[in-house]
This record gives sequence, structure tokens and C-alpha cells, in this order.
Amino acid sequence: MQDAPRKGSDTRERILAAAQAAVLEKGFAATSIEELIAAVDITKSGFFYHFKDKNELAKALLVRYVERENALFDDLFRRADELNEDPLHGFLVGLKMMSELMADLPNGHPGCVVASFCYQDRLFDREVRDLNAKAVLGWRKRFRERLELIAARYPPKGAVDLDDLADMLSVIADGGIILSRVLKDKQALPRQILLYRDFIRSIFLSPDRAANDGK
Amino acid sequence: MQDAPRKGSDTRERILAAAQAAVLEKGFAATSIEELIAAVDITKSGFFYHFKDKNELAKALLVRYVERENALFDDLFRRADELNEDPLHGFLVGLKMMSELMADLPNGHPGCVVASFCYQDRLFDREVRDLNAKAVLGWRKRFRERLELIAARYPPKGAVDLDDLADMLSVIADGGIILSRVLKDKQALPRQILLYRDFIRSIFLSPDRAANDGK
DNA sequence: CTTTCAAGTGCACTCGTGGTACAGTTGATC
DNA sequence: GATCAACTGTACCACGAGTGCACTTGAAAG
Repeated sequence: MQDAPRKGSDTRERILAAAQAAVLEKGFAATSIEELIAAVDITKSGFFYHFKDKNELAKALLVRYVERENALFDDLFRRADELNEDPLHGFLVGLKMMSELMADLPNGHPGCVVASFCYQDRLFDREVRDLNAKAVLGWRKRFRERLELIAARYPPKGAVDLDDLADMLSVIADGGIILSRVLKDKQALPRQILLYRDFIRSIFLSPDRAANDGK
Repeated sequence: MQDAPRKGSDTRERILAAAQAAVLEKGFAATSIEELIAAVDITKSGFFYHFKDKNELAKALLVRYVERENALFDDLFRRADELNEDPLHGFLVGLKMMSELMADLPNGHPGCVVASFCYQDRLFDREVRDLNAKAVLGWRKRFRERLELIAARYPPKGAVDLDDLADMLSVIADGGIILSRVLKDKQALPRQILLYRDFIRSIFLSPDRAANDGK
């Protein structure tokens, strides 16, 4: 284990944590290196030891965010599946848990780095923009696979594009975060996720079954 | 008519147009006054004649955007209603038109100023943040009123919160714009709007009626 | 035809920030 | 005792935001 050569050396991680919080509140350009080194209590040289320039910081920020978000989804839907054999009900339980997770965040959702970068993408090089696209496509793949399992067992009513339906969860999440933040209403995001859940249920569950599936 | 005292004097509008395009690509902080005055071909003093500081520019940008967006919605759903007496089918037609409008934008949707500002809100004063919230609440009110008319004639299946359902359109729009931009897929946004349309139909139209309502 | 006023120009200045360069320091590990 | 990751310290440059103020211009109103 030579990943922590020196005492702790969590400096890089602390920079990233401070940077993410600042970026989600003010945007990347307005987040100054000076404020970050003040927050983490290092010198400017220390910062440039870890990141050769600001674009490197952006890249690391995005990679870290996507990894964490993926780990969170992995854990959440794994637990949901343990509670349920059926792919549809596993998904519905997972969405419910996701909604509750968002509702329980004390200060509301801090924001999505992918969405933030999307509205500032001319600041970054192509690599960062490609990483952003890859993250969204990863979520599409993840949810599409679940939806395929569901569709195999529960033939959907009408023609539904499963990619679009998978994307819709990212859409609801990003849009819901914006709604919550703008309205300063922490519950707006979880409620939107529950609406998506209702939509999924209405697509895959026939009306009579959906009727006695309340809650 | 003393609103245009001097020849043309569309300078202010040209500044705002250039600023909006730049802000949606790079964020507000990264949009320099210097680049704006270069684009509009005036001097720095000329800029500060129109806006006393950058925050004033942000405010004007937001006000302009919301006014235009509201005018667009007014026009779109008014035309949809002219084609249809029924509130539900008027809404469905409006959503279809909205989707087609988005699909026909040559370079994709340029972005939502409200969403952009949301991820940079610490840059602005309270007035701008309040304006942002008011804009979203305005859209909620607008769509909620439509949904109430619909719900009165078509009792919805299950308990639906009409505020949430109204918000969901803003959510889908903002999230869909992000999806489209990140994936560089212009059609992603219009497809998400059509999914919302499907959801609306499934809520208010009973299954047998929904069946022969295809397209 | 002169006064007035909106809509600017020109210039000089301060400050914060990104970024470079490079030499030196510290402390755990081998 | 040497090595190396992880820093510190100092000095420096260029650029852009934003301020302040005096000055100009051209259309319109009296």
C-alpha cells in the first residue's frame, strides 16, 4: 500500500472537496485558486504541485464526482435488489430510496458537476467535455440495462425508447436539482423523482396491477 | 414614442444578445466585459453607460430572457388552443409543437439563463436570485392553470400534485437542455419533451382512450 | 439656430488572479 | 544517512474587472 506515502497527504482530496463546493456555488471561472489554497491552508506552490493548471483541476473534479456518483448508484440499487427479486420492483424501490436520500440531505442537493460544467464548457479542453459526455452515457447504459430486464418481463404499453427513458432519470435529476436550488425547496427534487417513478410504473404495470400498488 | 431618442440605439440590446450567448457557453464570471465591447464595437465607457456594473448586466439578461421565454410560451400555446377546443388536447398539441420547435433549432437549444445562473448564484445579489425564483414560479403558475382545467374535465388516475406536474415541464426542459448539450445530440431534448407528453396523456387519458390516440 | 440631452468616447488608474520559475525545506521510509 | 514525495517562500508578469471623470457628438425641441 504505497498510495499514502507521507502522513495522510489528503491535501489533494481536500483541495478537490473545497473546489467542488465552490464551483457548484459560483461556477468554475469564479472559483479562484487563491480561495482554495486559503480554505485548505496551503501555498500556491502547493496547489500547482498537485495540479499543473486549472484545467487539470477541472478534470480531477469531474472524475472524482462521476466515480462517487457511480459508487452511490451501485450501492443504492444493489440494496434495493436485495430487498426484491423482481427487476421492476427493484427499480421502483431503488427510485424510492433515491428520493428519500435526496429528501434527507440537510442542505438540499449540492449540485451536479456535470450540469455545472455543461454551462461553462468553453472553459475546458476537449478531454473534459468528452469525460462529461461519457459520464452521461454511462448513466444511460446503467439504467437502460435495468429497463431491458424490466421490459422483458413486463411488456411496456406502447412503443417506448429505453434509451430515452433511461436518459429521463438523469434529466429529472439535473432538472430537479435546478428546481430545488432556484426555489430553495429541498423537497422539490425528491418529488420529481417520485413522479418519474410513477411514470415508470404506469408504463410497465398494467392499470389493474398499478391500482393496488399504492405507495 | 420617445423610447428611441437617437438613431437606432439598439446598442443595449446588442450587448445583451452578445452577453447571453457568451454566458451560456462560458458562464457569467468568465464572460469578460472586454469581449462584449469588442463584439458590439463600443468602448468600455459605453458599456458602463448602459449598465452600472456587471450585476446590472446579469439582471437585465435575466429579465430579457424570462420575458422572451414567456412571450414564446404565450404564442405557442395560444396557437395550440386555436387548433383545439379541449384543454387536454390543446396542451398535448402545445407540447408537440414545443418539441418540434426545439428539434428545428439549427444549433440545438442555446441554453437556459435561469439554469446557468442557478449554478453561479453566489455571484449575484439577492435581487437576481429572487428574479430567478420568480421566473420558475411563473412557469409553475402558467402550467398549473392549464393542468387544473384539464383535471376538471379529465379526472386524473391516482393522486397527482398539479404543482409538481407543472414543475416537471421546467425540469424536463432544463434537464433535457443539459442532456442535449452534453451529448451534442440536438434531438435528445425534443424526445424528452415527448416523454413528458406521454406521461401527461397516461395520467389524464383512460387506457382505452389513450390506446386510439396514437400520434 | 442655439440649447439640451441621450449616447456615447478617451484615458488613467487600482486591484485581484492565473500562471511561471525555481530554490529551499520537511519528515517518513529504506 | 540518503532518498523522495510533498510541500514552502519569494519574486515576477500579463490581463481583465471595475472606477472616475472630463469630454464629444448628433438628433430633436423650443
